[in-house]
Amino acid sequence: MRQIGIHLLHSNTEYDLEYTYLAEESLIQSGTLVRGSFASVPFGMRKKTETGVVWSIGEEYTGGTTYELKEIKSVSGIRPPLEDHEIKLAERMSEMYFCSIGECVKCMVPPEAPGGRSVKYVSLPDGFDEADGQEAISKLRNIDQIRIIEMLRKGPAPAAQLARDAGCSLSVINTLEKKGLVNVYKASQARTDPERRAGAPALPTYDRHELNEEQKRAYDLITGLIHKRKFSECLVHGVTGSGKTELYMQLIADTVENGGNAVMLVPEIALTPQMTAHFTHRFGDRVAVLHSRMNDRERRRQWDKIKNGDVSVAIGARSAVFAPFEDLRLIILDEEHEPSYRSEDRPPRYHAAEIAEEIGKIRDAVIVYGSATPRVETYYRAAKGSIYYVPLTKRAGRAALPEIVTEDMREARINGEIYGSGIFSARMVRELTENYEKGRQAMLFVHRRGYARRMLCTKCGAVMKCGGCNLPMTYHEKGNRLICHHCGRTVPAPETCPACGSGDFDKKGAGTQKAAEELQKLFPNAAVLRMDTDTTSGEGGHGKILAAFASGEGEFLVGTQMIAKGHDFPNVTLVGIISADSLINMPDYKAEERAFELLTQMSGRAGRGNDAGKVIIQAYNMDDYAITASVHNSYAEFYRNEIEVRKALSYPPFSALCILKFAGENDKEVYSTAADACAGMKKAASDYMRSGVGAGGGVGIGGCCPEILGPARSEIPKVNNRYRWVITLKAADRRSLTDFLSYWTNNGKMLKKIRKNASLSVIFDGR
DNA sequence: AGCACGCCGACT
DNA sequence: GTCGGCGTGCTC
Repeated sequence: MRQIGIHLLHSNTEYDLEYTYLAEESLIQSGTLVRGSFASVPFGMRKKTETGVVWSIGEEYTGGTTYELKEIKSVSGIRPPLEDHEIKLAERMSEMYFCSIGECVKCMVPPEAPGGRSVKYVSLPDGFDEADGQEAISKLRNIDQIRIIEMLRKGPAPAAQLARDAGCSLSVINTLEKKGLVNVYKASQARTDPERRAGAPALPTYDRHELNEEQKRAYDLITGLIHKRKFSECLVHGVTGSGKTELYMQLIADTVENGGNAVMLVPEIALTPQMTAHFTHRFGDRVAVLHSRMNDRERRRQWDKIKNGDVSVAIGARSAVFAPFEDLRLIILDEEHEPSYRSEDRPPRYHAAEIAEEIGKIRDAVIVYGSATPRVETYYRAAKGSIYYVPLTKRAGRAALPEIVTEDMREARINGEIYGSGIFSARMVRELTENYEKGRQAMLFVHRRGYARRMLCTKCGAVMKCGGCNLPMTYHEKGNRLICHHCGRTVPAPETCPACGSGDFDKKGAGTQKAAEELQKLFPNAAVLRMDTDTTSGEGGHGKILAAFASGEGEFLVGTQMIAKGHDFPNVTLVGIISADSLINMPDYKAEERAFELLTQMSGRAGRGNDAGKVIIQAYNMDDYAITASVHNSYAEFYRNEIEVRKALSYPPFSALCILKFAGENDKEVYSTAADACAGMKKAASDYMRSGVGAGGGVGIGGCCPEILGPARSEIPKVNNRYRWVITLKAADRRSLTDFLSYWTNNGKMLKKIRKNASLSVIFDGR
């Protein structure tokens, strides 16, 4: 018996232990059990069966442990052992995201297909070793039986496959079972497609679009990088309609033709049947599709196709970055700025772009990031020259750029040119009417429902910000106060605007419902569709509304962020943004970035057909750079401004952040848990520096110890009856954050205590 | 998640 | 003295 170290797949940071189990020597000798193998083990007093991954193979067991070690139940058929590069990735992830090995390995394990056919499995009996094997073989007459026993030494296998590979019938296995030389049991294991295994069919021929000069240059550069078989990264910065998709297709085709594998990541929302059809048309049955809306059985099937080498390409959302290809050479992240690339709900709370980068480093693959509005972090790396930069500026189609006009709500107010409760300016109403009378459709963007109230000066457009964080504060009627949801600072609401001295403030924000109502009043005979989280229950909900509107149903669509993405709307010639301020005045350092992205996106919605469209942006913060840059349709202009702000305030990419989110049903309890954690962290910070564990000496940026902000009420303080508080850590880099966190948690003891009173999730931002 | 262990209050 | 409730901690 040998000692082996196992990480359980259900382990979390508090119990990130390598449990010691025992395994038959022969399993190790035969190579069945190696580092990265999966095993079913008894765990807990009920001896429940858990799945774990073998992380280390130790010495011969001679006893002498304080407790009795248990033996593994069997080698798990959940998937073949992890490859070395997968082991490396899991280790790296657990450092980067402050989570357990088990949580990371789980990302690389396909779902067990429930309801999927359970397959007859064959294994050697427990405790069957080398000597037993020799003895059994010497007694057997039948060569097929001997062959089966030999093959089983490599581990359990499905009966059908075993018989096929041995070139005999299933009755041979039945005989062996009767003799008690093998165990037969049922297990769910996806099968491998025999006809696909036989040999990869030739790539279907497809109509390659001619690349233009610019695309050709991009193609040559990136294929050159891929052929070098070295890690590199490239940002493809392409305006809408610049033919990014065609470029991706040809890069993938080149990779596949040279015998490599490629992964194409798309945002959740872009994974439509049209998109996948596009891919299957080009790559035939050499492509695996990994939908988020797939059942486990189908997902398992796709996973097996990749693992077996039946396909060369995978397309999918976030988690497809873990596609188990044998010879991965290219990962593409389309629309790399999309927030759906970040996993939020369960650990590891990773970003697919970071995972892709690590995979690229480990496997010498090329990573391509594509976007019309890349993340500031990505563009910064390109500007520094750390990654390649490929601009695509030429529009392939004839689609004309829409005319973008701004409406200064300060002036409109002064001149009395506002309609009704002040949601629409007179100008907006005029344009809407004109467009409506032409029989065209219009889209109106309103901020999401329940949006926290800002204190906005209607005379100069200034919003009241926190002196410490430079982020907008939330107005609370109770006590007439302003609260910063970043650092927790609270101040009395000012009587007059510190910028212009005026006393006129707007403390409300209009939601979608209000806007839809007023629009209906203006156009009593028109059909006004509304889309927000209220009107769209379930997944099918918003798809249906969007599809209906795209096909010409309804004259107006009022909605939140959701309406900016996805569909083409051929009959939409007017897009109205009710309040660009509500985008900009979010207490988040990424607010400007998101505002610019959204305004750009919305502009792309207007005039897709033959007529050039029009975009009207209403705002008080007229001179805000996200607005002016989107009017000029200039990413560079936006970036120049934004990077200065990031630098001045030490936000990523000039720092790394860690956000600890606390949630629970009892507000007081959640607060005190967060406050205790915060106090503990501050104490740990001073010990940390005194002890010299983190050399460097200072607090915050440049020092070794993170700056600790909070606890502050979360921007949305209560979600399904759970109160939320946050602590924010800021340091020079990610490493300083994770090192400090490990020090603070004191082997998980601190986390155990916290999780008793509140749930805690930890999210990182910045490198 | 689930179970044992241990501390404390209530009841025979 | 003993039973049982529940808070706390562990599962190789």
